[in-house]
Amino acid sequence: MSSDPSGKLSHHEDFDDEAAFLAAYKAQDYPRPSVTVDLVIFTVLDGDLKVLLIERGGHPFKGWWALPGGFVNVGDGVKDQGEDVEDAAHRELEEETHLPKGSCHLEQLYTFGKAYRDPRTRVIDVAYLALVRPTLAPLVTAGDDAAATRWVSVQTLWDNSDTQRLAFDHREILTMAIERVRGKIDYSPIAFDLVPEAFSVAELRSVYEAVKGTTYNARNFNRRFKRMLADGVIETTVGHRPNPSGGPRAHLYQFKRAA
Amino acid sequence: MSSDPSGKLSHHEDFDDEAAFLAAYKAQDYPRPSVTVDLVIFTVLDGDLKVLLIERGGHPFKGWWALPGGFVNVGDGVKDQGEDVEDAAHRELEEETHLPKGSCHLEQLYTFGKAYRDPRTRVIDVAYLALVRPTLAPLVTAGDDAAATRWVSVQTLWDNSDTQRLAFDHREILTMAIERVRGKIDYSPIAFDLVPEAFSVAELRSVYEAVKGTTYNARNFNRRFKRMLADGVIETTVGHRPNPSGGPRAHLYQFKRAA
DNA sequence: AGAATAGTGTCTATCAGACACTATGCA
DNA sequence: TGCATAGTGTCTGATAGACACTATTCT
Repeated sequence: MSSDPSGKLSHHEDFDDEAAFLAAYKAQDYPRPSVTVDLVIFTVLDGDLKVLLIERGGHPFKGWWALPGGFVNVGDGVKDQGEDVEDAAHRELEEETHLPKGSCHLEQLYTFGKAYRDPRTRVIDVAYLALVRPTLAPLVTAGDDAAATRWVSVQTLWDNSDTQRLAFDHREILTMAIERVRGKIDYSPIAFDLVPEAFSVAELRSVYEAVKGTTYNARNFNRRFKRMLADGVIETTVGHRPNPSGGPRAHLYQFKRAA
Repeated sequence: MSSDPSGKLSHHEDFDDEAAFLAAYKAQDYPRPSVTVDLVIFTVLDGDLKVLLIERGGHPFKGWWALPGGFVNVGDGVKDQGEDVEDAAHRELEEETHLPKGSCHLEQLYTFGKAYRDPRTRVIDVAYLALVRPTLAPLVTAGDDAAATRWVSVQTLWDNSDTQRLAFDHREILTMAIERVRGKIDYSPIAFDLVPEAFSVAELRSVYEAVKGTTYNARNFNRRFKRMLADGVIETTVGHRPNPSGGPRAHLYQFKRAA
């Protein structure tokens, strides 16, 4: 438990017995599964929810689209237990996007553990959900494994039934990621991770509309926005957003991390 | 992908290549982690949220309280990939409670994958959340591994700082389970899995109060209840609940599964 | 000037919080 | 009869939906 700051072991009465036990402990002879992390990386570009997909270069599912991901490093499992699963997700996120560390929201989504979900061997996959600001999205470059990387519109993916061309159970993972972000946008500040650092009311509304797939009444959205402003969730910032089609320029705001 | 009903493989162009690849595939030589499932099993008894804990009989954390759980059977990993992680959770739930199959709500909670969370070897734990009706809770008997099993009040667990006596990272898991059920009770019908099949308005309210740790205005709760009745979420059923302190007997209702 | 967008006034329906109230059935 | 509980009437404030409206700035 060296990674546990609470130091529970030191509270244990018969620590000596336990130490002796640990020394004698032999890793189970049970077969073990491989464990991977997969990433559902979303952004919103042009009012459209997009997901980062790679084209698989090798078997199985060669040439199919897939979510980026990789194996969790578990060290030798005894003296070196390797990296936290969450750290593996962070690592893969950086490797796939080459974006600066900590610039994206990342959270665990769900663990997909069906037998035979990978035809090669037993693989249990911990899926993560990442959100990339539209200002960062164009900077994303292909991962180190040189596979083709592409921002794909979720809408057109479904319209063209291209989800049938997603490798493994990645269609199911993507579906759950969409549900997660749709549900969570209503009661948590994840929308602020899908707009530029400084954003206008309309830009924030556009994110809500892209994610939920519905239109929002502009009047009511402005009211909710004002309330967040009054509650200190967001604050005004300098500058204006130029209006491409003529008209007043929109004020800019930013999310207030420390409420 | 034999467990995948969509038959994706048959859509694959170069299936023969893939079959050949699969035949030649050799399981990775990377070390692999053990994968376990742990269960946070809740019930509400006497207006109190309770969790099922076992007392550990062996090292490590011998004599400490812990969440019930066990290893996921992954077969030999190639020809036999073993059981789904979710099936493992169902199996453990039955083994620990001896309750009839399908009598409890069960959902995945979160995957705990920190290195060194188990001092013996690298263990990645998929935690599940289960809800047991108060009518079934007294029927729960100790698991096959003969460890002492007990319904422990979450409130008194925290009041007495007994959470420090929870093995591994089970305090963290329990905390997340409480947050999950507290958050989810507002927008999903999980409360109906914590009352008898036939329940009164006050009984349902008592579950909300036990889970959220606050009191609910009876008038407003009745109104929400009436709305659910009108929406067909619940329906009236026969019988009344006798009033222990004299007074009118409460009507009984039941959750309408097929809306 | 015309057009598209930013942002506001305001009416209405819905729902939560709060308080008072009636009805019931056992001691 | 007393009393704790089941269940209702109703006022008030907060919020969402809808529609009309003014203000701004580029072409």
